[in-house]
Amino acid sequence: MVEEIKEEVRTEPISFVEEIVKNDLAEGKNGGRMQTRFPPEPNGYLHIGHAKAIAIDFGLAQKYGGVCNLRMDDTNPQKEDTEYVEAIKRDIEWLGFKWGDVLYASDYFQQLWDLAVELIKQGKAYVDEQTSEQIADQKGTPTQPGVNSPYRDRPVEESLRLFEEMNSGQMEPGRMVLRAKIDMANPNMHFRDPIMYRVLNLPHWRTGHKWNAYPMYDYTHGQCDYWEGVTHSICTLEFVSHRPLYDLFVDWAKQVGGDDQPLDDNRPRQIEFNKLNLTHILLSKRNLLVLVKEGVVNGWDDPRMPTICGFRRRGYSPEGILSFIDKIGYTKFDALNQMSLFESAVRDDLNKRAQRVSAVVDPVKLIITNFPEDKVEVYTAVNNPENEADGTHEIEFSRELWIEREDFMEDAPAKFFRLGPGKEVRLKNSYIIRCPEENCCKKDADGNITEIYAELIPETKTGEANANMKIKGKTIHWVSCRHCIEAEVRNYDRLWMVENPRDEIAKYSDEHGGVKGIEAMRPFLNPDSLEVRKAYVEKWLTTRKPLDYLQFQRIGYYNVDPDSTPDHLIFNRTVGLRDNWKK
RNA sequence: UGGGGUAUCGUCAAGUUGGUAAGACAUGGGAUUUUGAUUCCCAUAUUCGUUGGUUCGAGUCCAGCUACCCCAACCA
Repeated sequence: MVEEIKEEVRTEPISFVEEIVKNDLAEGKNGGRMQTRFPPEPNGYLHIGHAKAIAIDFGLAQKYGGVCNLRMDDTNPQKEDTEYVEAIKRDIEWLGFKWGDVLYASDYFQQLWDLAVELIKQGKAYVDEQTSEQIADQKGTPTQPGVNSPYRDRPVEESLRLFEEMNSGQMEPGRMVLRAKIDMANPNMHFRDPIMYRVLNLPHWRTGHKWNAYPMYDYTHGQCDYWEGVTHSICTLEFVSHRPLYDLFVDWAKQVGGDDQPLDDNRPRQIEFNKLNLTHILLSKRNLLVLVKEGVVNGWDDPRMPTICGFRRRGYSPEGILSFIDKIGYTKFDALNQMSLFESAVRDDLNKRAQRVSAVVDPVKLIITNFPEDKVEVYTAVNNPENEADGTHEIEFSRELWIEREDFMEDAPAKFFRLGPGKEVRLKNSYIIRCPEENCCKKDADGNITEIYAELIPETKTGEANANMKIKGKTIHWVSCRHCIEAEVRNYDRLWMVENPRDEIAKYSDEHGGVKGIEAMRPFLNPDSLEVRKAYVEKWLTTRKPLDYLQFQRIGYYNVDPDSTPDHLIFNRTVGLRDNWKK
């Protein structure tokens, strides 16, 4: 009987965003060109949410032969600083992406200004002198139409003069704004005469004192995309309602530029996807700042922070992070992804690249009673069974060893396959050993075990006569007391005890008279998110470099902290190993 | 008393001319294992927010309803 072999060619599903790009290309839009941009505002550090945007902005450009530029969205000098630009670049590079050019929204300030002047001349924009409060009042509400500003129909010449004045440096901030004349009754709030320019009177870190009036995001983004040749302007869902305005401003820019056919071609197309959400983490920049300022964490790159630099220091690999992002996909569904999926993606990648070592995190002494006191044996340990090319290193064995306290139990449950009276285990890379039935350990006055005794069974090492001896016990790890070194181990746990800290904090704030900041956060913070402990590790670890990926066998994935030195080793727990031995 | 967006397993997510519910994580069971890791098997939605309708046949079409998210910053 020959089974009919059905060769099902299942193509990898692609996201709706990619679908759009693919179709546009197939239809020959934009002359068959494809271009994206990643547009961070340089006012803080990138976080895992940005990584999702980076992955699609750069990823799609790469896949479809386009270019992705890095464009700093620097239209608000109040909040931005050059120090963030370098950090942003470093993070993108670390994730493994390359940009075409580094561009700045501020590069377009003159063009934006000229366009605004032209729009005023065409009666499409006017200078409003109302206060911020007045403008807010007459804007209406989502259910009530707004009313026109008394300045809406002022003479063009007047607006032109005032617009110049706004930029003179002589006008106090907030005094006037330039508004687009659209429709104060439009159900889309963004169409109710949006503000195009405001007076800030602040020097800009790139343009210095040249400008005093600065363009708003909505008046900037689309035109920059258009002038730059961006074909697909990918962003997150909260910008959906901005899209009609984005399109309108691009139309106007096209017309003023002489292309008065607002065609569905040769123009950027905004596409919105769902932003990343993960259980037990918080991504709002404002709240992250509170954590740093209040000293809840030790800076932006604290391994508990969801920033890219925090993740890097934590030991998550770029490949693991990107694999996770690929798994959750890009949709329009407001998803809350489970941390377990992220951890599984990270473990999967780390399993391939982490160097296996022995580290005893909660040590208790084990004495091999039938091994001579002055004798030392040296074994070869495989660095990574998943990748032979990673080679081997040497480890020393002697009479006194450190093993994990939890690997010994006097009164153990039936399924405990480790050390105890009369029990046998394999010492990783070494002998099978056996504890005596009687007097297998020594205790102090409080009943704490201070020493465990066992004897090795001869000829049980790899390749020796009894190597294949069947025992009930598992294999445990160890380090030689005389040869190991002390290290600092930082075990990180989730910062937040609740699945959705953002919602919980908001709820708590509402229920407690609107308390803000750290007070609203504290009830949900995990007091044990960092456990620092002393551990005994094998000597080979002094040869490892900062950020190297490690696996403490049977414990978890760790990496070398940037502050680690051979004299003072510091390891961060990235994520524990999966543990199916639940109590 | 507005506009826009979204609803498929515990969590994500495929499902593109309507043809009889992919996959991943999680979970449970088993095999292999000098990491109770890895790897490998097996199980896991008579059902697609809800109610009706069209149809021989609907997650896919139509109508109503419900829930959640975004928009009233001179932030991006």
